[in-house]
Amino acid sequence: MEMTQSLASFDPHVIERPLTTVDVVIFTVLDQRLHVLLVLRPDTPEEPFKGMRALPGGFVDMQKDDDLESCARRKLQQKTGVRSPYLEQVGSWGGIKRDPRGWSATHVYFALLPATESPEDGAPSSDAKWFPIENQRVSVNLAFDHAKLLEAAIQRLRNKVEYTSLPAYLLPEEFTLSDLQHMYEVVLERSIEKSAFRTRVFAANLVEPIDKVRAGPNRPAQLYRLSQPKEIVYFPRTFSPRKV
Amino acid sequence: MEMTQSLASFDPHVIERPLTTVDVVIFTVLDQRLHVLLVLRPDTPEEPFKGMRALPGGFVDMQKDDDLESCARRKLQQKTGVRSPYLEQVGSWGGIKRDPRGWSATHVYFALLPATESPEDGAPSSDAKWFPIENQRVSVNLAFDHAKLLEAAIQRLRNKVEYTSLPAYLLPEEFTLSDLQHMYEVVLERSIEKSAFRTRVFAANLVEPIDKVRAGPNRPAQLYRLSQPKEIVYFPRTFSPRKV
DNA sequence: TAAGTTAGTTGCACAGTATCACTAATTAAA
DNA sequence: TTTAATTAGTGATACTGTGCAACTAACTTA
Repeated sequence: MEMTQSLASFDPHVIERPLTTVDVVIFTVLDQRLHVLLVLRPDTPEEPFKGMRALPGGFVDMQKDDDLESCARRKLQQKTGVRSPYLEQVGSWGGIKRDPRGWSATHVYFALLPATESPEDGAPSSDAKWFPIENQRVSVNLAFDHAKLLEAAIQRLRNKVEYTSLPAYLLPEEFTLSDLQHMYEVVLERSIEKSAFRTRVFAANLVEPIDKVRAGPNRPAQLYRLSQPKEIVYFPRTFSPRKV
Repeated sequence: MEMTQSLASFDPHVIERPLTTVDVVIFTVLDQRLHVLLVLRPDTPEEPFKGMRALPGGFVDMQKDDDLESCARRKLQQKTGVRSPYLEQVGSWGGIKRDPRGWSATHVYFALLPATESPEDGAPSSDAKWFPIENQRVSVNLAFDHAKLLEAAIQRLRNKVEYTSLPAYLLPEEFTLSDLQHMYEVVLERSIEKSAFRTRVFAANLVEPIDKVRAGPNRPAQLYRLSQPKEIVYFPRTFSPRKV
């Protein structure tokens, strides 16, 4: 059926619509390294990029999903079993070229999971696996334009970590200041001055001490929790002068 | 035609797809105030929100538009005639509730126009008009969820102006430092220290002097242009300590 | 020539981080 | 039971960039 542009714009029922998906970049820190969860594309003739790795995601379900964010949360729980991690939209990418099945648009979110809640092998979804990130990349080839999406998510995460408390969401409820500092160092891939770090964290009232310490083979460390567990804290400056 | 979810996810040709639009928040500074370009919704029975004001935008055209950004640029040129202003994605919003015609998703961009390129009345699109922004809002009621989208765009702009050179895109090619400072003050809705401003701008190597001054009824001002016209510059700090 | 106005500079205070040297508390080894 | 090793935590000073305020500079108009 042929139609003119002006007609199309007045009848939304016959207007052409792009394929619409949501993809979630799920981060966690394992073995001192940032990792991302990737699933295996189904190995059926109907599906493009068979057998390759991809970001968890898929078509918006207009029955199940009230909005884009709940669609992202649904996909996140399918793959990890985790209900309410930190979740933030990165942006959207759409065009004629990114999916061989036609014009498509995807809405990309990123999530931060504490390592303790990261699914092990045999967890909720067994086609999902953690891949370490090195140099803004992952070592396998990704389906669609997911390499680009992943890179954008990493970029956003890194940028924001410079001046916010985001890495706290990579930790369990109780943690030491060294734990927290370590999350920053892993995400930023550089070391941070201990003294300046502590001053900054206390000045921002990011954490409060709890009545516990963590013992070990050396001096025990004070345990802390977030002062406002649901809110991101913004620092007045980035960690070191931002490289332009 | 009824179909199961699992079938649907394997046949993209029969999968249900949301209505997909792109909306553009076009900013300029007129009369010492930040303004947004708003269009009139068509006054036909088929269209929702008849006669109300809305952000310029509309359905993605899968024939004309290679990707989302070129769709945004097309709509921008339709309404303003301007070809290549600063353009940045704000994010995407989608859900069952935002359009009476059904599940829809919109991709929101914002653009910055120099006042000199702002269309006057009788310009390219005469249904478009500039509205001043006060308190993160505009004085008229907007169609759809456009008030929310506009607020998000303003928020993004304000935030980013604190630590980038974005306001430079609101000026013509040649400008004085007072002009530039004034753009910051208008967008941030607060005054900025002249001396600190100049130091910061020079330290970031944002501008370079040209061989001209602007005369007037008082001391002539040195004219400048951007050192790297196509790149945003990031400052090491926000202007005043960020209010948390 | 003086007043008014905007452009541009200088010097000091202050905030927040970098740097580095120090002290503290525990375990394991000597 | 002392000592070394290790990680936790503190303190003192320097440096960077902005806030603030007072100053000088260049032009027009009365």
